Amino acid sequence: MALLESGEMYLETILILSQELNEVRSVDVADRMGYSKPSISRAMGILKENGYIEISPSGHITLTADGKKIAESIYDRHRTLTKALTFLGVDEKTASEDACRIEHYISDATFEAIKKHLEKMR
Amino acid sequence: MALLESGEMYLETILILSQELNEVRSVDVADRMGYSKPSISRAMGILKENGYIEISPSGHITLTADGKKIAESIYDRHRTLTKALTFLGVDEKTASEDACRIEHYISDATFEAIKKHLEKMR
DNA sequence: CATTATAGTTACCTATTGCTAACTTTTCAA
DNA sequence: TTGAAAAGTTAGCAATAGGTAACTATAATG
Repeated sequence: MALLESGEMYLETILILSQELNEVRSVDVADRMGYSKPSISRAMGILKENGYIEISPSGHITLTADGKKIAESIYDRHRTLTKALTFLGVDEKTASEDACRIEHYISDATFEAIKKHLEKMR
Repeated sequence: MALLESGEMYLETILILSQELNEVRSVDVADRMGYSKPSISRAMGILKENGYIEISPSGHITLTADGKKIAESIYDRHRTLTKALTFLGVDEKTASEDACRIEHYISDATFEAIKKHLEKMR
C-alpha cells in the first residue's frame, strides 16, 4: 500500500524524533506535529497495521525496515529540496516549508534530476 | 477563501478549455478531467458561490476576474515548472505530471526563484 | 499507598472530494 | 411535436484526515 502525504509525514517525524530522543512515544509525535493525541493514536494504529512501525507494550514506537526506508527517503528529499531552494535564493524557512509539501508529490525521476542539478551547481 | 488543489485544478481546466472551445460547459470539464458529472456539478456550485466563476442560464461557464487571476497564475506555474523540469532532463510527461501537483503547493517566493533561475539557465 | 498527572484509546463529529443511482431538465432530430 | 439523447442535479456512500469529549491505563509524587 502506497502511503499518502500524511503517512509519510508521520514516518518522517518518527525518524527525526528517534534521532533526538531515546524513546519515541505517541505523545512526542503529537507535540512535534501539533496534532491531537487521538489523531496520532489512530495514525499510529494504521501505520502499525500496515507494517511501517512497531509499538512496544510500553508504547515505544520504532520504524520497521519498510517504514525506515520510506522515512529516510522522504527526509532525504526534504533536505535536498530545501538545499536546492535556498541555493536559488529562497529563505530558509520558506524553502523548508515548501520542501515539506513538494517532497510527497514528485516522482523519483524529478527528484533525481533536481539532486543531480544541485550537485552540479555547487 | 483560499482555494485548495481541487479548486485550482477546476479553474485551470476551465481556462484551458475556454481557449479551445467557444463555450465551456460542465460536461466539457467532466470529460477533460475524467470526473463524473455530479462531482463537477457540485464543484461548479462551490466555485460559483465563492465568486470564481459565473454560469449563464444556458450552462455556459466563465471565469470571473478573481477566478481568472487564479487560473492564469496556476497555468503559468504549470508551464514554467514543466519547462524547468524538462530542462533538468525529466521527460515531458513526467515533468508535466509532477508540475501539475507541485504547482498548488509552492510559495510565490519559491516559484519566482525557480522562474528566475530557469531564465538565467537558457 | 493514594492521589494526581501523563499517556493512550474510544466514540463520534466535521470537512473535502471523489463516486453511483436515480431523477429532472434541456436539446435536437425524426 | 414527440421521443430519445445529452446535460445537469439530488441524494446518499466512501475514504482520508483532522478535531473534541470522555474514558481508561499507566506513571510519578507527596
